Amino acid sequence: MARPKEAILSRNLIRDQALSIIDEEGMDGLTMRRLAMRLGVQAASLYTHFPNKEAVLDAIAERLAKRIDPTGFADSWQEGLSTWANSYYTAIHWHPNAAAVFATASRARTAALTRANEVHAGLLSHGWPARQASMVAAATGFLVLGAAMTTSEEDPAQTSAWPARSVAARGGAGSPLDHFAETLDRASFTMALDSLITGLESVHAGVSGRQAAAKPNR
Amino acid sequence: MARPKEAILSRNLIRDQALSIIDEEGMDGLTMRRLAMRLGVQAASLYTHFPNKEAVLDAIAERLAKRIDPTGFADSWQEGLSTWANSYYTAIHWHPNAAAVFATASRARTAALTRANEVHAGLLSHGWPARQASMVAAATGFLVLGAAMTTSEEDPAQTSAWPARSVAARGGAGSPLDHFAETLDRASFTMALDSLITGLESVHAGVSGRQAAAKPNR
DNA sequence: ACCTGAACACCGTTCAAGT
DNA sequence: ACCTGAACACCGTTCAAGT
Repeated sequence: MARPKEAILSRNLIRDQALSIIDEEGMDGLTMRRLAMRLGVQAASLYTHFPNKEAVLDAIAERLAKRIDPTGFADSWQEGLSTWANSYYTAIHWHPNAAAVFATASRARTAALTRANEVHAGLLSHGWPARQASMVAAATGFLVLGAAMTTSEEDPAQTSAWPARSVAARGGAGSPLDHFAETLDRASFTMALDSLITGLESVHAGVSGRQAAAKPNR
Repeated sequence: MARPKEAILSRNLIRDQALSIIDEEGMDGLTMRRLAMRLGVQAASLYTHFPNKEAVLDAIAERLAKRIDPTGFADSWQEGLSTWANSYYTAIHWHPNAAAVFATASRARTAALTRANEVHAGLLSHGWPARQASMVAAATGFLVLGAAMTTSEEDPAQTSAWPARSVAARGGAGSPLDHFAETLDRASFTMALDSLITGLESVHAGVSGRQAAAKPNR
């Protein structure tokens, strides 16, 4: 029995198991051999579904990026940017050990993952010139990525247990069990994002003037 | 001749050669065996000077951190923060392939590397409360790290040649040979940092009030 | 103390072979 | 098409042995 009637592997199965390993054992814990063993299969079998290990990481990054929300630009660019950044941060931060996946990602892939195009369009619609819009999106992305990466460096034992706690179990307001570092990180990120947006309002005022006639500013 | 009269290896020699490899071939190019070969030595010899590979990366991070300047807080916290962030960014960005060293670094090590203590003290001296000072330092650090990491993902061939160009050869104003992406990244970082500081001024005004009596604010 | 040579326990990936 | 078993070319690290 070299193979059952139906395929026992699939891209999604492999990708999810790989993410579980990263959550539980960190980035170093993910090897093709262990991934295969967890799936009850030989390492070579994985190469039927993925060309190489990096492609597995690509798939994980793609999945995490699904939670990013670039659609908040209806009312104001401030709200759109805030929604985007927070969803981006949360998406990565939910799997702290996987943050390095984004760090290793190519520039092109990162751009796609962050939904940079939608964000850019959202900024344009509120009077940001094209070049400045790119810079604003990049600047916000820097902040999110740096925050998510720094936060991911905690006690490995704690970190691995982190994703196990479900959203429902924790309650929206955050449980008192969260360590101090976690709340400080979140608070620092929130403060940084709020301050960045406040500061960008000055830039926006100085740069969107020419378009004020065609499209009323606020 | 199992060994010459004097030791041919030293911690500094190993560390510098390791950084050269990272600059030229990227993080994956650094293996203990290749590092040893470049030094004309067997891999096992390296373990006389470093307990393991991670310790070599520690030494590299420590060296890069030497260029970080946390001493600009004499006149204002804005200038101090700006000096710190820019020197921090430049230190990492000069060795783009080594940026991942900081991403992998433990939280404790990162804190030490960024000279967080000096920065924290500088913020305190200008009226920031302790907790807010931590958040400001963390927020700025997020931005620097995210910017440095994102910038590091370029065409590998270009990137490897990058550190070879000396500061003097490029001129202070930046040469026209810099690719567009590079200038956009720098500009985005500068915009982000300026905006962040501008936004933080509002926070500072709202939070340093109680200390205004004891220490005149501006 | 410092370096060598050989080994151990791993890696990612390939490939002929089976179904 | 999908999976196996064995192999190839690597890793980081250890350790007895030499000087």
